Amino acid sequence: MIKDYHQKGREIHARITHFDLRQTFACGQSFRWREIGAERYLGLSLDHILDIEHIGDRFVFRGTDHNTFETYWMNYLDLKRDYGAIQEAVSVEPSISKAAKYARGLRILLQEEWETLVSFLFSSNNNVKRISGLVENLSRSFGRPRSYESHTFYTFPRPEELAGASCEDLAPIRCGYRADYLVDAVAKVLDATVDPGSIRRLPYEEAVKHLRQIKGVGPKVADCIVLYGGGKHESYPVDVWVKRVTESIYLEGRSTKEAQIKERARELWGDLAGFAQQYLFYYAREHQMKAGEII
DNA sequence: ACCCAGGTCATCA
DNA sequence: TGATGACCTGGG
Repeated sequence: MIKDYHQKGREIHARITHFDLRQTFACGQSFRWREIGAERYLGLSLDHILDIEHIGDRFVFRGTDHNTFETYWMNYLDLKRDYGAIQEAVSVEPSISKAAKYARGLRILLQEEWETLVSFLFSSNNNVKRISGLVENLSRSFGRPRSYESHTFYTFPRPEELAGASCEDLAPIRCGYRADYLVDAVAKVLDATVDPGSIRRLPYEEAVKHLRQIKGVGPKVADCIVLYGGGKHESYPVDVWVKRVTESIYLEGRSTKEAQIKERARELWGDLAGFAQQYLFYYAREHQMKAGEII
C-alpha cells in the first residue's frame, strides 16, 4: 500500500509496501517494462510514460505529472490495495503461503485493455521472452515514437493504426500464425463486434464470453485478459505451470481437466483466486517445478 | 534433430 | 462433449 506520498519538484516520492519492480514487471503479466538501471524501470501505457526507481525505502516516480499519476498510474500499479491483507487471505495452506511470501512484492497490474488483449493473443504456445519481442516489434512498426531522456519508446498501436493490415503486412513482426488472430481482433474491434473496454464493467463470465468471439482467444487467454486488463481478480488462468502445481498440491496429483482446476481454485480462494494464481505461477516458473512437485 | 514455450483450432468419434 | 495433432518461431 502507498504511504507518505508527496511531490518533490518534478518527482513523486512515496513509500510502498509489497512492491518489487522485477517481480511485478518481469513475471509475465506485462511485456512492456524496460529495466534501465538497478531497481529502475521505464514503461509506457497509452501515451503515458513512467520512470520508476526504487531507492532505499522509497520509490521515486519521474516522467509524469501529479494528475496523471493519481488518475492513471495509481490504478495501473494497483497502489491503493493492501497486499498484506491479500497475502494473508490467500494463505489458506502452507504451499500457497510459501509462494505468497516468495512473491511478496508482486502486484497485479491493471493494464490497458486492447494492449492486454493483443499481448495475450501473442502468448499462445509461446514463451515470455518472445512475447515481449513480438509486442516490441508491433509497436516499432505501427506505434508512434516517444522519447524519454536517452530512451525511445513506441506507443502500442491502437486498433485504428492497425486497420487494413493484412497477415503479409504483419510478417515482419514474426508472430507466425498469430498474425491471423491479430487481423481478426482488429476487424472485430473496429466494427464494434468486440469492445475491449467492456471487460471492466461486465461480470467475469460475460467478459470472458465477449472476448472469446475473437479468433485465438481461448479459455486461458481470455482469463489473462480479464485479470490483467479488466481487474477480474476471481479469474484463475490455467497454463502449463498452474495446471501442474494446482494438480500436485490441491488435487492429489491427479491429472484433471481445466474446469476442475478452476473449480478447486474457486473453493480455495474465491474472488482472490487471481492473486493466488500469480503467486503460484511465479513460484513454479522461477523454480522450474516438475509435475508432482510440492512447494 | 528434437523439445519446449503463460494454447487454440480443426477434425473426428 | 472429449480426445488428438498440427502449428510459426526462436532458443536450448
